[in-house]
Parts: sequence; C-alpha cells; structure tokens
Amino acid sequence: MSDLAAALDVVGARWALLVVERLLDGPQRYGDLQRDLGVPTNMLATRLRELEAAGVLTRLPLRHNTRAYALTDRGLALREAIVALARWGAEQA
Amino acid sequence: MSDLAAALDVVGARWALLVVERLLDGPQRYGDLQRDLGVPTNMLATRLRELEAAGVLTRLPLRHNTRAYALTDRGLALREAIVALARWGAEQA
DNA sequence: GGGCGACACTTGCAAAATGCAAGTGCAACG
DNA sequence: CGTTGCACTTGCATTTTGCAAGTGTCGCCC
Repeated sequence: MSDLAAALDVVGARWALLVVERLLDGPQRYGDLQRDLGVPTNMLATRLRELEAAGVLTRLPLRHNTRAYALTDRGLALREAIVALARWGAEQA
Repeated sequence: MSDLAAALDVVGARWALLVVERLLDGPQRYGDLQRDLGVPTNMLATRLRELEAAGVLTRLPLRHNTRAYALTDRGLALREAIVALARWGAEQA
C-alpha cells in the first residue's frame, strides 16, 4: 500500500479532514464541531472514535460530563496537507 | 462552504486522489490504472468521469479504441497536496 | 470473412457507509 | 424532583462502494 493510501486509510473518510481542520484552531467540544461543520451526530461520534484510535486526536476531560477534542502531534502534522488541499480548493473559484 | 470542503467535493471520494497520484507520473490507460491501483472497474469509470467533468483530467485519444488519461493544469496543481498527505502517511510506519 | 483476444467500459445486485430523526444517560440547576 | 444542556446512541432509509459477469468495438489471424 502506498503512503498516500495509508494516509487516506486514516483521514480519507468523509468529514475526517474537516474535523481535523476545525481542531487546528484549538480544542473544540462535540457540540461546537457539530454546529460548525453541520456533520450528522452519529458520523461525528464515529469519526472522533476512529481518529482517537488512530492517534490523531485525544479527549480532554472538562467539567462533569463535558470534554474537548484536541489534536495530538500526529494530528497537528496534518496542517501542511490540509493547507495545501484548501489552497487548491480556493483556486477553483 | 470552506475551501477544504470545496476541494474534498472534487477529490474527496474514494480512489480519486489515488488516481490523480498515479497520473502525476504521466498519462495512463484505463487498464493500467485498474491493475496498478486495484480499484474496481465501475468505480474507476465513475471517478474518471467525475474528475474529467471537474477539469482535473482529460482523455487523450490513442490508436483505434484506446485512450489515455492525463492531468490538466488543475490536476497537476494537486501535486503539493498529494505529496504532503503521502509524507504524513509515511510517518505512520 | 468469421472467430479470437485486447481494451474500455456497463450492468445487476449485495454489502457497507452515510444521513436523518428520535431517544438515552448523566450531572448541575432551580 | 423536574428541567435543561451536553454528549452521545439507536433504528431505519438512502447512497456509495464492491464484486462478478456481460457488452461493444476494433484489429489480427487463418
């Protein structure tokens, strides 16, 4: 499997890169991600589980039953790729 | 819609970026893409149609009933993003 | 000129991913 | 002790993906 295929195995699923992009601005809570991205709640829960298992993000416990999601170093390392893709997307206008 | 979401609308589907990556080495024929990538034939046909419609690649007619697929300038502009993603994928080893 | 193989697909259907809407559990607040 | 906010889960419809087999066209060979 190529390096690109390996990357897509982790962040190639729908919404995955958008979630990571949102977290580049700092830790976010579940409800914030949901509202900002417009992602279906079950998909968001699934992606967060997968991305956590892949070591891309971690859960930060906050008060009582709330938590925030934050990128790990591996997640932060996606910044370059995300910026490059977003720049390409911007050129389509 | 964010720039990243716009990009993913075009190249976010399964196999799309892998097809583009393969074409970065130069024009390829249908059968070559199929064998090299291991992509199901109906998916390949669908992706090639979509990527052509999006202006990412074009068909080059060859002899009789054969053709090759080549990246347009817009397709070539994906090189940076693909390299960045592949590099990230390689770091997972 | 009829059969054969290569090439580029299409078609039919099963399996998996995605999306929508409603429901669950739990802690704090009043 | 009922209500509210948050973080999910669950059930089911829709869409996407995948597998396998079939179609059409052209050139080649006998």
